[in-house]
Amino acid sequence: MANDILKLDNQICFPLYAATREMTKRYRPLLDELNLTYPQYLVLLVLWETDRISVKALGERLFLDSGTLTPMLKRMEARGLLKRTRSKQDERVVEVALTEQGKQAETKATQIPLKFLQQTQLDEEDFIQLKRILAKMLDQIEES
Amino acid sequence: MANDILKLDNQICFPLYAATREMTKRYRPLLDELNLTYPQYLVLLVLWETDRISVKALGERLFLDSGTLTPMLKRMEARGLLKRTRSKQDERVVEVALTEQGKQAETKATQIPLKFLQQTQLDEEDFIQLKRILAKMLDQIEES
DNA sequence: ACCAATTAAATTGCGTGCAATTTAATTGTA
DNA sequence: TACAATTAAATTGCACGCAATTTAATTGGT
Repeated sequence: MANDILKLDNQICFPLYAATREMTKRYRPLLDELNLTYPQYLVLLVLWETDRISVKALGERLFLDSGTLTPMLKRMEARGLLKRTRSKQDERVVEVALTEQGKQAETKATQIPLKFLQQTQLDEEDFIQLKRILAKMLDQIEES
Repeated sequence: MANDILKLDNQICFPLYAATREMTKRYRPLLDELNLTYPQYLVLLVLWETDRISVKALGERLFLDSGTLTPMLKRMEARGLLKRTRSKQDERVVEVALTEQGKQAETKATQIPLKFLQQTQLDEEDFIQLKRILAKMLDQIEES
């Protein structure tokens, strides 16, 4: 090839893309026990921190829009994990809140990050660097 | 919350997941000019390096299986970018090769990584670190 | 108070990803 | 040489992601 700039191994986005999918693949067996997909697990992570949150705020937190969230939240509601309610103050807003079942899932979920980290042999230093760089990237994106 | 281990900001996989999607979002306007999706662009990157490759080998390179690749390659074939041919030596194998149009797209594509890097203000050091850590992660995954 | 502009979700449509299964070809072994 | 085991793609089915549009509610300016 004329110039190496188009070589797969010289791209930054490809390893990011590939690593993300391989990571979520490692989560899958852990999440299967809770009958959750990875994005659904992320929704629960947010709700365990902040129960009762609007779809919009949830979307801002996870960088997802209503086109993704609405059907996903409906599936989670059908499973009895959460409740979707129109806000009384502003009828445009839908608020999401955990059910008892959704709250109880947190206990089980505590095992997941631990088990996950056990099989990820990144040393402490790389782990910290990776988080720092990704956080920087996401900051820049939020600003722009 | 009882323990911080479930906090979204303490997860490593979430920023990876979010950053990947934000990065591909930045590619989109660039790829729109070539009428390509990001995964399709990845397929072309491989083919520009190695024209004529089996679906299996392509999948190993991109960490994708036939369930994803077959319909995607068919769409790309319909667009006239590549040709899918059953191997004569082994009829199970389908080989993918660029058409003239697919080859010519490389010239246009050269602009893409440059334009992309211009809007990604990661400093050199972070960029190198990120690539190194992601490569390490992917190596570990391939081994296991 | 009117009404255009804005905003939040929902909807539509399409392209991935991927597990699981199926189909067809090849290989290894008795 | 049969034929079970393996292998490569294709197929099926479901859950995202996201652009674009629509619907319904609210806000802001006159």
